[in-house]
Amino acid sequence: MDAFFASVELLRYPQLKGLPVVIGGGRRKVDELLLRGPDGTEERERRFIPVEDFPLLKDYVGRGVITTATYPARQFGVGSAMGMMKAARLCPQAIVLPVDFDEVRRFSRLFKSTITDIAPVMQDRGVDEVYIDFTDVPGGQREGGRVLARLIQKSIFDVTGLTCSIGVAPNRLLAKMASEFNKPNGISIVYEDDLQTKIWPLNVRKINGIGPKAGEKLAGLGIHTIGELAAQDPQWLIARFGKSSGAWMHRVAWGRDDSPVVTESEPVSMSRETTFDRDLHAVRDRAELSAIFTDLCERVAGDLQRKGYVGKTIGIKLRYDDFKIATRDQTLDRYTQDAATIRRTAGLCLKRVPLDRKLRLLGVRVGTLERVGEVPDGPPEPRASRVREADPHTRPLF
DNA sequence: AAGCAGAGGTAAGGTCTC
DNA sequence: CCAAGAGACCTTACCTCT
Repeated sequence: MDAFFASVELLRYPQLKGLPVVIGGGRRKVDELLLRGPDGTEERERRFIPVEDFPLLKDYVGRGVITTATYPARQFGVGSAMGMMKAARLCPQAIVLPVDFDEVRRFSRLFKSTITDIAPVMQDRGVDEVYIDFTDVPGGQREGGRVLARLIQKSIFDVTGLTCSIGVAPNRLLAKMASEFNKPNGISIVYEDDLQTKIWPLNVRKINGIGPKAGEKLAGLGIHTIGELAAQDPQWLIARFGKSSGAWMHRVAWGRDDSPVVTESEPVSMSRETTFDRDLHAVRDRAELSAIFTDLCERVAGDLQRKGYVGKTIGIKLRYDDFKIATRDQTLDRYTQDAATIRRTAGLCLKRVPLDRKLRLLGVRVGTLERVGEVPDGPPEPRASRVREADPHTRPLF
């Protein structure tokens, strides 16, 4: 029996269809707006802030990127992860809405619970995307999975009012690519035999895992389509991309993927980071940086406590004004979720990083996590760390 | 005593994803 | 001049222990 996998991607904010809108800037709450139904017929509409009352991209000031954009806005070349200022040049008349994370999470949970009610073997892939294993779902094999996909799609729409695209294929890799074929509200089935006709003509960048860097490198080698990638000698790829990546590339180009749908996983790290309104200097803006730094530590600690985790590797991340990134971390002898401990350790990390350039971002991370209550004891005799102890006479920088 | 192999941990940087 | 935030995973290097 074939295994079928589906990759589902939610289209958010369909209610804004028709208007060029970008989501991304600002912090203002707009729950009511995001809740408006497709027809705007519900009574709570009276409380809605009309979309038209929000600022236009041309009037937007400040940093940040677009989280997502409606299709009318995308017509102008605006898209996810694009800088707001650049987007403003492309589509100044677009309306800017802030992200409402609470509301996004609410819909995300609704979306996922609807799916697991029908097909319990589901893997999280972020707020708006999942993999589903159709194999053991009754009716999951009918018409190559199309029947079940249709049921899931309809249920999601009934419950959330949101559309989604679904791809069904013999494995996760192909299912993910299939889901791109019929956006934003379609179903596409890809069979084993469709590899050459439907997959090989696509650009290598369509492969989940080949990003800008690998795409550029492949292009430089004259490889643009997945078919061209499939035609390469695996050893030739391994020589250029490493043992793991090279072999992987050849495998996926042939549509081969045996990765399972993973229904449960433990977090590996938790972090908080923030980009400042303006670049800050370690010395000149010491007080401001210190406050931000402490706040980040407290927020990570809060996340750990709320979710019931402790961690033992404390790290920092800096992005300089030239966009270069530096990270430092230090592993403690004992697990912690305490803000002060995190703050102290992160402060030590900070001393090991160059601070001559201005900074645009600061981040704090806690890794090597364990669930509270399942924490191994610390070593009876703490081993000597490679990291030099801080000079007690040196005042902390932040 | 010195050297080596392998496992596992730590650290830093990088890539990719949504 | 412009380029978020959070997280996973990979590579490389180095260290320690056996």
